[in-house]
Amino acid sequence: MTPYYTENHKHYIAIDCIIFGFDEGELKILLHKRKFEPEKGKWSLMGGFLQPDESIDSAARRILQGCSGLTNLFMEQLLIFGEIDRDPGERVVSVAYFALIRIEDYNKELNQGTTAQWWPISKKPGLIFDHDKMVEKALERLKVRSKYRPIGFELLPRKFTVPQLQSLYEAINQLKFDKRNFRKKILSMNLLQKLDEKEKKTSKKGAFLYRFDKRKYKRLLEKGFHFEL
Amino acid sequence: MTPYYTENHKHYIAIDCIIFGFDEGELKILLHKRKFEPEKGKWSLMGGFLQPDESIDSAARRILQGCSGLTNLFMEQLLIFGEIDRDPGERVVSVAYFALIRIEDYNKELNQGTTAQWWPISKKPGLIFDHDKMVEKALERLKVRSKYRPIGFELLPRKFTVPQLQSLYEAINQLKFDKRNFRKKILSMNLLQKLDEKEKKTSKKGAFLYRFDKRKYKRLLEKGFHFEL
DNA sequence: CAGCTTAGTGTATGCTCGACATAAATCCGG
DNA sequence: CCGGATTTATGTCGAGCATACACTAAGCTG
Repeated sequence: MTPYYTENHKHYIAIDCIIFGFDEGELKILLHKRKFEPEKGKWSLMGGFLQPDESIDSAARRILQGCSGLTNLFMEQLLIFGEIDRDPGERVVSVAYFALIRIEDYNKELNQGTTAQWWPISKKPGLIFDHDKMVEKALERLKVRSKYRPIGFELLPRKFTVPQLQSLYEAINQLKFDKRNFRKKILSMNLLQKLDEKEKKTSKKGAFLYRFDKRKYKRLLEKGFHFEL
Repeated sequence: MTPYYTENHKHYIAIDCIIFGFDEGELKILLHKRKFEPEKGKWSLMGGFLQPDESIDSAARRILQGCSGLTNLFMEQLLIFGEIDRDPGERVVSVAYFALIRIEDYNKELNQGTTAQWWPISKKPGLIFDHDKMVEKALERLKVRSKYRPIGFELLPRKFTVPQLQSLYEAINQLKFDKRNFRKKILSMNLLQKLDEKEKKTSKKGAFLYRFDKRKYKRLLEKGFHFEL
């Protein structure tokens, strides 16, 4: 309890999570209706307050686990939002995190009782406070990260087809890519294991399933390999 | 004063700035000796506490102006460091900013009376708390940013030579580049105005001075131009 | 069995990146 | 005054990479 510190003010610190999923060819985010004033009942990111007995990263993990039932998600600090009046109720500074979920895993955890809901990015409602700005920043970050790091796989089922992967990248970048070039590029990295099974839901012909080889990626990383798509 | 908020705890929020400069062919950072306990007298980043009447960005600007005398510096939020015990005195969460200064401007502001000192990155002393980690993250960010955005110019005098610019990029990346290729690349963007003056301090022959054309860059940006070096 | 839908494949071209050597200007010292 | 040293400045060639592009295969449906 050093005197110097006590001359200063303390602040509420919130954590807000932008949680992305991918389903039916669309990029989605998880939102819920705020449970208390101000702005009670309006759509909001999943969030909570920093507690004294946890680091900021642990707080984010706690919140993510609370709303998804899942642990070990991909998660990354985005930015801290610190405008004085961003929360009309009180001065609250908020640390935004962005996280990626496999929607299939989320469904398995039976989070149906919660008020949380997946919204396609393109149709999401307006959010409280500065949460829309947070989502915008998270989308930018997702674009950059997915280009230079193999994080797209965190959004797909563990077994996925090349066309599925391509459609994910198209959703993230809001662009269409050439089939042949996309395939060539991703397969040339030798990071996908081709399986013997086929996915037959979306096509009569069926597409081969692949799995992302995390171990191989880590080995290559150490040798100076640089993912880029 | 909403009841919900008051169930939660408040925290001290500090701002710490990693301030880069470039001089004598070396990348440098501005450090000072901490003025109070704990760790009084040890080397530390320039920092301060968030006040109730300022946003986080304003706090960073206030601190930067306080220690450099300069306003309008390039500045960007880096990350928030929130481990529980990062500050042994009290729980303090710290928002790290990285900033770029033209050392010539700094010197003009006569900051000689302060305890602040420029340290070449390669020779800097060990810092308090997690400040070394902050510097490391800032260096990574500087590398990425300088590659994809024209921020190197914030570290050089307004008029600079191509060899000076190259030496800056070499210092940031700890690599040597080919003279001809470097020149070709940077000049091909048409963002440098060649002046009629020559810089004669470092060479007998003298090198032409250039100026970065900020207006042109902004115009190009709007047309979808993408800086890359 | 005809038609539809999606998966899967190869090549040719242009362009960018990287490697590389020599001449010009000026200063200094002998 | 001349030779040597230092730093600036400049162009070309080849290789590898990214891009554009069209047809066949498989299997379901009516």
